[in-house]
Amino acid sequence: MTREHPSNPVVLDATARQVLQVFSEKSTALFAPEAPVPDMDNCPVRDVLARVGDKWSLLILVTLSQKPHRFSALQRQVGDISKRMLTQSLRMLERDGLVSRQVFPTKPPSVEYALTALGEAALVPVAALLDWAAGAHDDIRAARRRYDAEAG
Amino acid sequence: MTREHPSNPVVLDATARQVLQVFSEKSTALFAPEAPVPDMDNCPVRDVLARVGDKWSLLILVTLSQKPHRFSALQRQVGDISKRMLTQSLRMLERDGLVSRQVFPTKPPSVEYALTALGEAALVPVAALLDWAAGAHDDIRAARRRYDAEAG
DNA sequence: GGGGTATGGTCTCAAATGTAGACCGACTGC
DNA sequence: GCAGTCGGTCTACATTTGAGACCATACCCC
Repeated sequence: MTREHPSNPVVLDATARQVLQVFSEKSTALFAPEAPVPDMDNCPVRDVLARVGDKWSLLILVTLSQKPHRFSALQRQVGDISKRMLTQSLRMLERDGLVSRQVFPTKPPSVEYALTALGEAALVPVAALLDWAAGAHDDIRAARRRYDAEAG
Repeated sequence: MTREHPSNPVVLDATARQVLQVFSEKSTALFAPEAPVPDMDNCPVRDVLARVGDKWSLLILVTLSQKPHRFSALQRQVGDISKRMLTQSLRMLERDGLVSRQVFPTKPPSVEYALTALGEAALVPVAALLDWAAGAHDDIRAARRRYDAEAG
């Protein structure tokens, strides 16, 4: 049974491979897979995933990267987020120190949300990710068509 | 009530700011916020978020970055994922061409999952993100303590 | 033949999570 | 007074997730 994987045609350049290599070594530690009681609650990977892995958080962060927004402007901009989730996501982002919340005691009180320094810093790797996403989008859609074609 | 935003003490270096700047310009287009019918289904940002934003997908990708895994090995490694979600996530990753699935007709059939070239490429920005996460983890936890302290 | 192991899943049901939208109090403009 | 804005909260309903039973196959041991 000669088994060959689709055998990576090596798309990555040397730098990329090195990044991955270093990362792979680190990730072993980050996951702590052999710890008797894997410290799930304190694992940075899990932790950031809980934030980034939230459908809305990233979208909010990206929106705020353009300029500070008020609550309802934010909702309009993101588009299909419900007030409930927007409130909830903003609270978590604020709690994590990625977003700041400032209330102006105007007649109908207005609230402005903005990125903190930490939030801006977070956007750097996020930007890289989305940048890759934009580039890989065609490949992904092609893969989907292929997959769907041979197994509808 | 003089409240001031935590007024970004400028943590980002010039390069980072530039990346963000370029990204911010792009993101406007990516979101297509003013399109009459924002093309949600075709938006690369949304699209990648649907995958990356899946709690398990990233964890699986990272695990596979170490070496190919079989189904049950993958489950053991990730830890607290149910078979159901593991199956589901793997199917999507396979469909998107990030992961390959190979069946060996052994006595109890075994199935091996591995990263494709596209999957490896995806890990480069992901690695950067998790790398940042590891570094920022302390700041985030500090922010949380602060937040929880002043509003329990 | 029984009992145990292991394989990669699928299926079902309950619990958790997300969504839509009504509602709120304070205020503005008409 | 009537309607609208603002930043939410609350409730009822829909979708998603998780835990675990179950399956067919085949090995091992006795």
